[in-house]
Amino acid sequence: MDFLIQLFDKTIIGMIYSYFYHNMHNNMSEIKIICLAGATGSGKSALAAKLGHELDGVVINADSRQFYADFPIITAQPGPDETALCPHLLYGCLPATQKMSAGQYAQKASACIDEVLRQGKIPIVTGGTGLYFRALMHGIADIPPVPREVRQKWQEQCRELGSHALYDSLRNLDPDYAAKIHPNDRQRITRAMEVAEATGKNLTWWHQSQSGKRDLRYLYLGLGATLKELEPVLRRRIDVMLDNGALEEAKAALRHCADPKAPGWSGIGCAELFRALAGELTIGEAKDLWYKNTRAYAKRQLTWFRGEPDLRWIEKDNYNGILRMIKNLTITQG
RNA sequence: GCCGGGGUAGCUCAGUUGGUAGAGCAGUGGACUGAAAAUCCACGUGUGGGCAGUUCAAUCCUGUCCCCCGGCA
Repeated sequence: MDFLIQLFDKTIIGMIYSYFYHNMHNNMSEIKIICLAGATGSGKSALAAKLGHELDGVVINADSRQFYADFPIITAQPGPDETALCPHLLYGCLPATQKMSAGQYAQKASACIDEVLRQGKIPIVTGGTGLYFRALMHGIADIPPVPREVRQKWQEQCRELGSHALYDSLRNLDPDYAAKIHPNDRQRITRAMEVAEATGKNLTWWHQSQSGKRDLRYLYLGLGATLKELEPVLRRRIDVMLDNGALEEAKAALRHCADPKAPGWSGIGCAELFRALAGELTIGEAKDLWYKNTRAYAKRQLTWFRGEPDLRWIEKDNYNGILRMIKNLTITQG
C-alpha cells in the first residue's frame, strides 16, 4: 500500500515537474514577441508605445478597425505621441472599401514580426481583436479565398430562404460544424456554405487540416480593466474624439466611400456618425448609440480574453512590474 | 378651470370579451477558425400611479384622488 502511494506521489511530482519544465522551455524563456490585448479604452496603445520605446521594440497592430486609413480618430489609432516613441506597423493602411480578414491578418502580421526580429527588435503586437491574436499565435486553416460570386450567392440565398433553410442544408454537408453553431447565425452559416461550394471540402475538414501554425514564442498579456472602470473612460472618449474632429473625419471619409455597408464603415462610431450625417440621427442620439455599442463591444472583448488560457492579466498601474517581467522573459538578440 | 389622450420591466411601448402580463432596447452571463468594433445564444415577479367599489376573480369595469402630454380658457 505504502509502495503504491509512493509510486503515485512520484508520478504526480513527475507530472508537475514536466509541466513546469515544458512551460519554462516553451513559453517562458526565449520569449521573442509580446502580445498586448485588452478591451477598448483600457490603455493598450499608450502602454505599447511606452514599452516599445523602453525595449527597442516595434508596435504591430492587432485591431481590425485600426487598419482603416479614413478613421484614425474614430478607431483610436495611435497618435503622434505614440508614434514618436517607436515605430508602428499596420495602422491606417486600408481603404474603407477593402476588407480585412483573420487569415490575411495572420499573414501580414507574421511578415511584420519576421522583419522586426530580423532587425533585432521586439515585436509588440497590440490590439483588441481576439480572433486576430488567435489566428496569429495558433494558426488558422489555410482556406483559399472564396470567389465573390459564390459569397454573394449564399448571402442572397440566406436572405431569401432564411437562415434556417440554409442551416438544414449545412446539416447534410457538415453535420459536425452545424452542431457547433445556431440556426440563426447567418454569418457562420453562409460562410460554411460558401467554403463548401468554393473548395469542395467542408469547414470541419479545413479546420482539422489546419496549417500555418508557427512556433512563436510569445508572451500574451491582457491589460486588466473592468467594465465599471471602462465606462467613464469610454463615455469621455467619445467627446474627446468629437473635439478632435471625428465628425469632420467621417465627412471626409464619405467623399472616398459613401456606402454605409463598406467594410470600413462598420466600425463603432463610424456607423453612428454616418447616420447622423445622413440626417437619420441627431448628434446626441448618435453619441448615445455610439457609447452603448462601444460598451457592449468592450464587454464582448472581456468575455473573449477571459477565456484565453495562456493570457496573463496585468495591471496598468504596475508599469515597472510589467517591464521587469518582460525583461526577465525576453532574450533580445532575436 | 374645462375637454381629450395617457400613467404597465431601467427606457420605448404592446396586450388581456375581466382568470394577476410580453416585445424591442438596455443589463448579466456565454459562444466565437477568414465580415470579429462582426455574428449569434441563454436569462423576464413588475406594489400594472394611489385608494375605494362591483365581481368567485380586477391591470382591464365604476368612482375618486394624484401625476404627465395636447387643446380650449
